[in-house]
Amino acid sequence: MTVFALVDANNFYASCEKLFDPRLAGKPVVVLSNNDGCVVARSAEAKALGVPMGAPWHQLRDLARREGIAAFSSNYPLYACMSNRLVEVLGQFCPRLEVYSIDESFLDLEGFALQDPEGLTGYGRKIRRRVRDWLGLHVCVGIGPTKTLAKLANHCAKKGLAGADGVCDFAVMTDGELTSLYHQISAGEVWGVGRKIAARLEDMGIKTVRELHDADPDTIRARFSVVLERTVRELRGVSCLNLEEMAPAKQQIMSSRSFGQYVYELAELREAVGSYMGKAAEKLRAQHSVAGAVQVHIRTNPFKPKEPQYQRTATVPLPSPTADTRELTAWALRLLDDMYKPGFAYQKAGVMLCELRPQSVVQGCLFSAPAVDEQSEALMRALDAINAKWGRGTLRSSAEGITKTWQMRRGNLSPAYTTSWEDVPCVRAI
DNA sequence: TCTGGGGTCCTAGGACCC
DNA sequence: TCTGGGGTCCTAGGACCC
Repeated sequence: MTVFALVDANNFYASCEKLFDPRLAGKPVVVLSNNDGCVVARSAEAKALGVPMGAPWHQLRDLARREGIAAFSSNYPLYACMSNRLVEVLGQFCPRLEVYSIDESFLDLEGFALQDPEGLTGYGRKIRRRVRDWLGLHVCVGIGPTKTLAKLANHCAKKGLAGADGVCDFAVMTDGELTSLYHQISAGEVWGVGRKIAARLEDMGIKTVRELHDADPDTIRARFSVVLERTVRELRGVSCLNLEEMAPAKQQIMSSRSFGQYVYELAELREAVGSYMGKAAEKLRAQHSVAGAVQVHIRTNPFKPKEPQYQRTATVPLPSPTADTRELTAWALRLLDDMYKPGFAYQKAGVMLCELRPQSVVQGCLFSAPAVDEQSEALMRALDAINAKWGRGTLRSSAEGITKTWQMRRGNLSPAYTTSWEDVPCVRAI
């Protein structure tokens, strides 16, 4: 019998911001998306004020002033560092662990019931306590026989359903208790059921988790897909989704950003595309892959339908796959030059590396130089090593430019408390 | 003034093959 | 009344997740 736990940090980004600034205790805090665009995380106090997830920040300015909401630009180095610490702590409780997102991990707890006199529920409480004591973060733990049920249990733990206090263990609940619990939760809360599918299910008379649980898997497969069929089976306790301890190599790598201000000139777009490619290529090499195709996209602001609109996406297959920033950048800029049209206010650009494959199994090309270019590989290794030691962008391609007027806005960035010596918090006796 | 970024998987439909 | 059957590959689009 499989047993999974899902451990999920509460209000993760907002909690990270609060951790290192005691003045924020008890205050509403929100974290904004790139470019300070919209709200991506809210503290409990901000949620209580009714700040919706995903709301454009400029629409909330008045409320924020009135209520004293503190807003932060996304500080990913800080969140990533805290995330790594969280995973480290969780790893002490369970070696079989899947890092599902920056603030969520699945644990395979099969065979762990004897680790605590109170069984897995007690083990879950122990996990919560240690994360709180060691990191200052609050997590909820959901336990169930499948990943989908562990996710659902985690939802119950967060909402305090079924008397849960941060830990919700479906395994210790009776069928009757589960049935009445499932009756209270709408189907849209289930992992894998988004807005569209929830609406279609409702048309079929399926509104609650209970009703989805009771639905006929074959009918669900016929009307939706094999994915939703698996969800139904998982709700019934049949484990269809395995723990993925090793993250599989990415099949595509994207890097794109909205600009801090509109961009009109080709020269500036070239800098942006060059920079994004620098970042994407670095990620590509980090997973020891090469790319077989390059895609570039540019667009104006779709939220301004009255302004002239233009958007293009173009892809080029490469003669031979590569991970060399110079080569990838050259192809990307060629695409950009072809699709650029003057006279538009560009708002966003991006690059995507596709047809990724392991560096070790590259197919040579009959007509060009050998696929493995040792000079290029050595150069890229040196580039990555220098940037790893001295910081990203220390050594970069000249295509990235110097001034970067198009860079995103980050008006209220908190210090890199845990990743930069200059920003380490100081405690002073008064 | 102002609206994120980065992924995955599945399906449908068309082209083409024997 | 009755228009073959079975496959692959590719692309676009849609849905989901955090």
